[in-house]
Amino acid sequence: MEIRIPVPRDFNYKRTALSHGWTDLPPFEIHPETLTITRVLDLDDTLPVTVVITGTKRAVHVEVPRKMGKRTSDSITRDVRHMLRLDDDLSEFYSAMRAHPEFEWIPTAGAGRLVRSPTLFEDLVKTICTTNCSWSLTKKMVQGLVNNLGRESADGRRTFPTPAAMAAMPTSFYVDEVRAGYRASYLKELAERVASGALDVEGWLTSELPTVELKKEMKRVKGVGDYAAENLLKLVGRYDVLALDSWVRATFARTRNKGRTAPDAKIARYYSRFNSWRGLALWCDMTRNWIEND
DNA sequence: GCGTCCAGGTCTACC
DNA sequence: GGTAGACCTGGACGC
Repeated sequence: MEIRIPVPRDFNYKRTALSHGWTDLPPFEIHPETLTITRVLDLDDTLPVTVVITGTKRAVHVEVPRKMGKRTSDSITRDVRHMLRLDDDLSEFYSAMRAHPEFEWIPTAGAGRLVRSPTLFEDLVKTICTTNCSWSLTKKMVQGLVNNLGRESADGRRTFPTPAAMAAMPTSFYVDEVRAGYRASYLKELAERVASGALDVEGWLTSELPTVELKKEMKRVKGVGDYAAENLLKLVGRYDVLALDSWVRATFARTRNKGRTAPDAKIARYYSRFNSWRGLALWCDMTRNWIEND
């Protein structure tokens, strides 16, 4: 069966699907040419389901392999809306970008929706797995988690593991199977805290704390430093942070600083004119060339 | 084949 | 509050 989800007028499926590396990490898969996103979704009280997502200017289409009841169908719709940021109101952001000729392309292209996972727990684990390593190692670690601990859907693909599934494994599993190295104890501790209810990471999505305070709370998780916390803040819809990492610094140097390394303060100054939207303006600016002719 | 460097950083000890 | 050094892994690179 197919679920059709209407999208905002400024939505760009291609820009969203390729907004950052997340769709390249399991249990997401993205087809390099058609940009079809395949994703395994965990359903509470039934077998996980593999959905295939495509998009146009008017709607997102979700192909589901079997007939679903209304409750399940609603759950899938909710997850897809969440992942593709369909409920994000970017009108203020686009208005701010139109005031700067070099950034006008952003509202024109409909850029700025950063793909996220169905749960912030998944985003948090994946973010820890991106730190201090190559992208290929990040993929290897995430693949290890999904292959070993994910629930299987009918087509053999697997979900991202739940906190409980991860908490049940010993630290040695994260060292030997996931190849997480020094991150192993961080992942184990995080899963235990979330599974026990001691830490409510999903609550960060709707937290009313000021960004500075929320960032402090995020950094209480072992393995989460400035970059990781600020990356997560973007995924909960807060863009008054930059999330500078080595790739952003190198890209800024190449595209905005004549090839010379720029101090973080200079990068911050450059985007400060965008105030509460500076993090999103930076990310769109750095990734503009990921897509041509959109 | 081997050693070194470093990648989508963070933690701890120390000042 | 700021900083140096350690930390897992694995691919790229130079020799």
